[in-house]
Amino acid sequence: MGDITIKELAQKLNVSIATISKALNDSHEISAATKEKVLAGVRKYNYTPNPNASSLRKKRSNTIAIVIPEVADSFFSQALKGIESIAQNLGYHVLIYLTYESFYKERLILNDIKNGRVDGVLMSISSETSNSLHIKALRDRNIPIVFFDRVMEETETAKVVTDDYQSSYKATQHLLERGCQHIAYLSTSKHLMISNERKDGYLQALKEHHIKASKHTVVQCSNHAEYNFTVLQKLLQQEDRPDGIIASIERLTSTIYLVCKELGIAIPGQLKVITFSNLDTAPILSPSLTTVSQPAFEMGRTAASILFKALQKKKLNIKNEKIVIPSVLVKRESTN
Amino acid sequence: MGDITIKELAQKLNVSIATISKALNDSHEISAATKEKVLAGVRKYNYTPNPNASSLRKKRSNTIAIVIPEVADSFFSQALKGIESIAQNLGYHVLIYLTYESFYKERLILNDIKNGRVDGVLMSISSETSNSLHIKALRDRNIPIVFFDRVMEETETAKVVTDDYQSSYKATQHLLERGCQHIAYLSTSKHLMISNERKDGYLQALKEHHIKASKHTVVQCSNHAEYNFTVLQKLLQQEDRPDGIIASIERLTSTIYLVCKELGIAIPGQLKVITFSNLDTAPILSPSLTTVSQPAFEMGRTAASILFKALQKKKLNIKNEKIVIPSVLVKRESTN
DNA sequence: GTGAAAGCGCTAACAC
DNA sequence: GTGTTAGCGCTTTCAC
Repeated sequence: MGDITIKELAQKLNVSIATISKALNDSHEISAATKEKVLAGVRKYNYTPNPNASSLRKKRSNTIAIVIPEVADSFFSQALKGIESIAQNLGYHVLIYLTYESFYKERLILNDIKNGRVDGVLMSISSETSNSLHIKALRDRNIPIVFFDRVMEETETAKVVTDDYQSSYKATQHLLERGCQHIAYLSTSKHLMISNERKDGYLQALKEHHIKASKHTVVQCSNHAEYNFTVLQKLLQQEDRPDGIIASIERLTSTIYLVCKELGIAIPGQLKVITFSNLDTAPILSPSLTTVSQPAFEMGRTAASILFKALQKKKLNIKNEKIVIPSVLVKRESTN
Repeated sequence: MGDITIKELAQKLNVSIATISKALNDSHEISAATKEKVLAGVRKYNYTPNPNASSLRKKRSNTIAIVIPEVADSFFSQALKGIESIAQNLGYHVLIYLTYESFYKERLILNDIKNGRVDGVLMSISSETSNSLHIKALRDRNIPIVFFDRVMEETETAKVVTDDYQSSYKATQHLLERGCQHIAYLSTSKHLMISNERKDGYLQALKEHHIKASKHTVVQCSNHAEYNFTVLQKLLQQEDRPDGIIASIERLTSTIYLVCKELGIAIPGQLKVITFSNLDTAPILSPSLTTVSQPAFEMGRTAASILFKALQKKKLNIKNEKIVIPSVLVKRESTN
């Protein structure tokens, strides 16, 4: 048994294909009786319209793409959930693409979806991305894009972010209040807005507390666990080692804990730790972890809502605005 | 600037649309010179074929669907990564659908992709799913499906699983060797093969060690954290409470740890814990967690490979076989 | 080796 | 309120 087409269904029901099409799109030109008849036929013969034909003709695919660096990460998997739940409600389909933090892949992906495959894009840029030509190419094709978390500042569209500067400032302040004198900030990308905002919040708090510049320590980490392990080993082995750490990404948590274990550094006794993280195991870590928890699901939902609203209004120029959903500093044992 | 079509490109290059189509599909009927010319034009005018038109005509979409219960879960997010990485290499697109453990949603989703939207499906069934009519409907449309982890036993196709029975047996044995006398098994779904396999492995190990039936404790948990919390509270408050726990799903880990904290039960002193889990925070939990680690990424990769191989051969009847990729028991402090 | 033309399954404009 | 028909952008015979 293959697919039944609109033509075959029309023959069986003794109506024209136009009538079926209109009935299914709930056109008001069709009588209630006919609609009922068509619907019954659809059920009986198990008819589903071919989306390729429909998309080709309508010039809309009812599909969006979500382009993110990674998915095995609590922030992105939760955000994805927020997006998918809304898409499912509205009858949209979701294509997922992972960039693995590669600008090259990101470019290939956007190029691959620029022609009719999707109606819109939700995106969090890779840590390598610093130029937006590939994004412009999408918008030139009238494909709206909404950023979440890692945004492209220069692109004029909606950006759903959290209060990175503020929450990093507060996190730093929390460590200072706990008596830290030498706080290190672990960064990853130099390009990413969020990374820089977090760094700036950190630096601002230090300045306000008159921490001298020699105790401003920004450590550049990478995407490779082994490399990061070595870097942190070095950091925590030095004479003048930090007594507090703010990690700008979740993935660093394990590395920090493991290095401390290896070097016999007690958390929080000798080192207090805060991570930007959505790990739901944070409360049961050893010690439980103080986190800056980002509203991942909510950010996903919000970004998706904005995009879908624009798509449904065919208003493809999305207002250039920043929607800020605050993060929460959850204090736990690692900063006691 | 809108999309450039094959027709427009043909005019600019002074060739027919057929020539362009053939050149792009690398047909041998086209001369090298013409191919070069077409490719140059494609680059110059930034032409991308419209996938809807192409799919409609070719009757293949170069797209697969992945249908899973959940994504904010280390097993599924890692499996998704395995799948996506292969798909990206082969030029396939990946639609993601979450069932949220609902059979109803699962049915709607499969119904929605049965007509030309996808060439194949990778799936892990919901915990509610016990009948396979919706899956049969897909296969009647010649859409191949490969299961991974949570398989539909009765459907004749490839199934990529881990050695659930064996690994649960080993986990139980490990607890017995550690001196546990009363081991509880935390189950979720009654329908899921994996759940029953794991339960059977557990029971078999108990039998072989002549543990009397009153110490065989299978606890039915749910998808709701609050409910599970109550159930575990009750379990661990009873006079004759277990001294070992095997949790069949990752999500229960936090609940177990939190209940123990609340009740003042020491892990591993008073209760030893093993979870089927891929948490990469397992080593840094308090105490670090003994896990049955499933080869999630590998399972995703394998399932995807089988599906793509079938698609490329147009051999849509996939051999009914079970590919078993073993899990690993990683011993840590929680069972010391 | 290249081009003309039919047609994939649908929607929308227009006719009745 | 329903039907006829053109055509979305591509691929694939089939001529030449």
